[in-house]
Amino acid sequence: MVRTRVAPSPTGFPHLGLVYQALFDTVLSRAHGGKFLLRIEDTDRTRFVEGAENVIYDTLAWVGMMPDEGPREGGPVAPYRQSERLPLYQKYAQQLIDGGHAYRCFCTKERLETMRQEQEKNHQAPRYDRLCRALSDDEVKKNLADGLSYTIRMKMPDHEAVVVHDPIVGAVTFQSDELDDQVLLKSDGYPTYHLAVVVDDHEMQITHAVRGTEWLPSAPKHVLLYKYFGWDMPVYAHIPILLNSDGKGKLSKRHAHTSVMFYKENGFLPEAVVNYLANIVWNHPQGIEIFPVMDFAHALKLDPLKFDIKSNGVRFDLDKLTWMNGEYIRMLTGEQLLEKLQAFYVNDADMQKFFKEYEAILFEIIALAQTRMKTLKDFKDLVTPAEATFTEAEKGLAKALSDKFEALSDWSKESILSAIRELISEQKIKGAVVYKLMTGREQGLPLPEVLALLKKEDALERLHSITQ
RNA sequence: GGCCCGUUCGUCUAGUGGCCUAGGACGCCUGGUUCUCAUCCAGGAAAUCAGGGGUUCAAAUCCCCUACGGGCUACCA
Repeated sequence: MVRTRVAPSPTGFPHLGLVYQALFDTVLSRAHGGKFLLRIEDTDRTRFVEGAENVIYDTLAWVGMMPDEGPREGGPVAPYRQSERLPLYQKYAQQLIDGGHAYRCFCTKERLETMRQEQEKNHQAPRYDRLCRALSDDEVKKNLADGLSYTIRMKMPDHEAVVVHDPIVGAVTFQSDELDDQVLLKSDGYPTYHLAVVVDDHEMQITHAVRGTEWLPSAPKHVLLYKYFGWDMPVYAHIPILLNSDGKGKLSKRHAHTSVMFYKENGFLPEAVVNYLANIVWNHPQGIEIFPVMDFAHALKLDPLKFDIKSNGVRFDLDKLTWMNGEYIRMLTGEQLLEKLQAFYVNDADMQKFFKEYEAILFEIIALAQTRMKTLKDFKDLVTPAEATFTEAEKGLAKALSDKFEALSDWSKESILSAIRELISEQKIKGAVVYKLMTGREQGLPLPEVLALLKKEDALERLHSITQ
């Protein structure tokens, strides 16, 4: 049974990376009839943001990646918030101490800080000097009796080669001598990521854990912990980091398009966002770029284990995503597009009024707009006139066009088009000018089609408003 | 500084020793269709495959070195 998990921290910011990771998890679990869980990693109380869990759920709901088990859904391995699992981590930390793989450290933050500064000054690798590792049982007992605050640190072995097996980069060997005596349990009783992830992935029977490559350097610590606990280690897949579009650093908050909300608010379709994410790390065997999300399962082979995706960071190219979004919009049926537009503009009073007023011709309008939209947000500009000022010459043209429209015996696409053509050739103007007269914009939905859908009086009224 | 991972058009990439005078996609440019703008169609510019050494009849592809980029190096995840 495949069990995957996404484990965000509730820090209030719905990062695109959450969707990116959940993509792997959901595809993997769905392809193998497994389960996808949400675990809230709220062990850093200084960064905790109230309500952030709701934002995480909103984000997952938007991209259609709701968990099978999680804090809201419940499940057989509850609770799903780490803050509610504290006794578990404490128990296992004690187990490590008893097994000789961890120890209590009574060093103050001040001592650690000055030590680190000293090391940096001497160009040494900053790391704990293992002072408390040498404490005798009696000394530990005395410190505990004195009520000294402590952390529990992992006892790194000497001269041991630790191999991390990753389905993307293969086997990576680390030397244990390079590893710091990592803090596993903080002085506030909360675990650090390293203890929590190992305990929870085991307790929750996770089979495949996907995380960013920024975790690869700490993976050997996790390998050792699994070994010390005597547990089978899940597959840890380290996926390439999303880089800023300038290639400098991880996709960060500084860039507006890091937030999932940016895409939702700017009229992107979640399917396109997800497709784009899959596409930048993987190439479809058929060479296509637009593909259903489940095709991505072909990249994640379990037997033999090999994630056939790229291994180094990718720049996030908003231009290409925008193009892809346009492609997705064009694939929609009229009904689907209308539904999405109405949902997108649900809080826009002007647009709600528009939908109501033109209800009878909405499908025709949408069909005309569909090839002209890259995002749902583009729709409003296409169907809403813009403010414009007109020159005397343009006012004259408005009068001329108005006269031509008046003279038409029938009000059809064909007759309107011929009237516009006549005006263009007689006045030697560009078609864009006619668009400006009618909509205030120099481009837009095809005029003969749109005007034919409306009443002749509406068109004349518009032109008269210009000439006055 | 140390340890990991990586390096093909501006960007995402194809490429697993000969089919590569390096293919595709986005973006950009030109033309066609046309009432505008898009869509669609046709075409174009754009990578001496990071650099240097090997190995080989043959290297973008294998090996080594260098450079560069990214990640990590917290009682943050």
